[in-house]
Amino acid sequence: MKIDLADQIENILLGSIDKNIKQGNFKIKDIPKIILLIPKDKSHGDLSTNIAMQLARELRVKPLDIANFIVSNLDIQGTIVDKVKIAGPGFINFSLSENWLYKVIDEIREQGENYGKVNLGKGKRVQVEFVSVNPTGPLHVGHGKCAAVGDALSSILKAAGYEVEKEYYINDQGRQIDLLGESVKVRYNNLLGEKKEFPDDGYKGEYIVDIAKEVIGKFQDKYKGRDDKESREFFREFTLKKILSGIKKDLKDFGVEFDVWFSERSLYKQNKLQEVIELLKQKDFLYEKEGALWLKSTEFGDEKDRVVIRENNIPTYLASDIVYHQNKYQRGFDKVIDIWGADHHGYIKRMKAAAQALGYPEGFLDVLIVQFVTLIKNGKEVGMSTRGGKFVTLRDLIREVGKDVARYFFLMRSYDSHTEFDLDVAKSQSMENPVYYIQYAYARICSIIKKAEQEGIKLGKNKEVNLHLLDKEEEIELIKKLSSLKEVVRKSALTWKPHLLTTYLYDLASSFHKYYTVHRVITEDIELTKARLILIDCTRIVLLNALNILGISTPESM
RNA sequence: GUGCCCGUGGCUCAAUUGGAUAGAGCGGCGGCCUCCGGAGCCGUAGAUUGGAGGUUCAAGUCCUCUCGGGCACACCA
Repeated sequence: MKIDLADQIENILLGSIDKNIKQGNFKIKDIPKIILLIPKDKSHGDLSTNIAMQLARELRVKPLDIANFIVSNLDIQGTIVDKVKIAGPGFINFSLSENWLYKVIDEIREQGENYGKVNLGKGKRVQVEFVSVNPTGPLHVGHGKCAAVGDALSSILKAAGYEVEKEYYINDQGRQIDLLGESVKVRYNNLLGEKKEFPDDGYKGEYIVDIAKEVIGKFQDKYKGRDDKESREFFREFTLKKILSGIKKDLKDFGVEFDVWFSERSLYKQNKLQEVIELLKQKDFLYEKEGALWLKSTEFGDEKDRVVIRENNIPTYLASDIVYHQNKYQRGFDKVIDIWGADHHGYIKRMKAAAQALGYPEGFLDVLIVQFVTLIKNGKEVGMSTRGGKFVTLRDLIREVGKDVARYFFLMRSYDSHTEFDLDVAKSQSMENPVYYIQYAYARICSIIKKAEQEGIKLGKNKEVNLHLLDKEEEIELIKKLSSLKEVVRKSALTWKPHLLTTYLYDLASSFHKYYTVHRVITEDIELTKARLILIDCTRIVLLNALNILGISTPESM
């Protein structure tokens, strides 16, 4: 049976409303979209709708009366619906016959690793661009959060039927990059005993000295005392390459792989800037003032117009970004999502203004802002910006708590809340740590299945066992939870909220642990044992699929 | 000063985009291991959702004001 439960109930409801219209009970033109939700309270049934309240306004009839009309014309013969009740101010609650639960089990075992996928995206192409840190230093913890969110969101969208491309934009040119090379060059010379003044706004980090040392190791004093074009270029390129490869490695070790590493330089090589400027000029969104070229971003809600080409003829960062987004647009994505750190939020308006000026469809570009992370150690905040702070870099964090924990902790709260990352909890291999709690459930299942096999009971096929033996309260509870994975994926893809999955996982693990404590899987009763093995195998599959989406590993023993 | 984000038990966070009695974890208190992994489970106490108005059948959620916290306000990237 492929028909979705929700669809089926929606049809039943529509049928009833139709009848009521024909009977003259409801005088309406359009039927509002029927919203079905899973009630928090079990006594309110399995699914619930507020359609009676929705109709109340237009009909000017009490919601309860409307609900009565609807229910009296409801035809539930031969459907999955077992009982219908009206409750509260006019909710219509549906209780389902238990057969659907066993169908869920069939579905999970049939679909295996594909269970949980939904076809929301219908193959639409989405690009997610995230991290995109200037290659001027190593990634820190905040970037890690962006990376985790971007990567998880991408996987969620994939699971929801979108075609997703993950991209990292490399700002590999401009003043900052020149400055970066200059910083290394000065350190290099200093190390070799040359007196050179360090630039005021240069990069002061220890890693700059390390890179300078590396240059000495490879090239000795070849560039000592030099300040010609060739040496400047050398230091710039050497440093850029070095830092970029470090970033790539950090991300890889964090489990994040990009489909495209997009270089800002490549845009200029193709002279794309001129093209876009021309286009904007034609549309009359550019003007000259005080020797600079300005974008009329105020026409699209920005607070002020923005400079695109500076007085000195050098394009601004915004110019690059406009060209870059034009490039994204030309690549044919249906949708582009940029994930930025909170410190860039002031940039959204001008970027969106530019998108509008270029005439992109409404909603083509969306920017998602990830709030900062506060690290907590021994109950105190760890300074992030100060150099004394201990776990500043992403690499250090991964080393300290591991990839899985780091990812989960970044994802377990809504990305737009300024969350705390408690290192002590993250490090603890105990019940306090939600990651272990979840992985433990998975490992426990694997262990039970293994144990059963050792005792000669193999995990069978659904057909060979009587699933109706799974009738305990905790079993029903568990199956219902398994059934909601698809809804969770759908919802998190719709709202772009990866944390729905982390909370779901915790919840599911909890249901399993509870079940495990109350009932034994392996018993003298072979039939029952087989049924329960199938149930826990389904739980295993759902845990696996959800953890895979989040990029968290699933150890079979811990 | 202006704009954006956030204020939910002692602490960290949820709440199916406006739904029914606001839920979890940690911490507190009290229980559960002859048994498949106790890295587990159960019970209990704790909330005027920062505050004040408003919108409606219904507000933690939407609107206005207000108070606290964060961030951003460049011809920097």
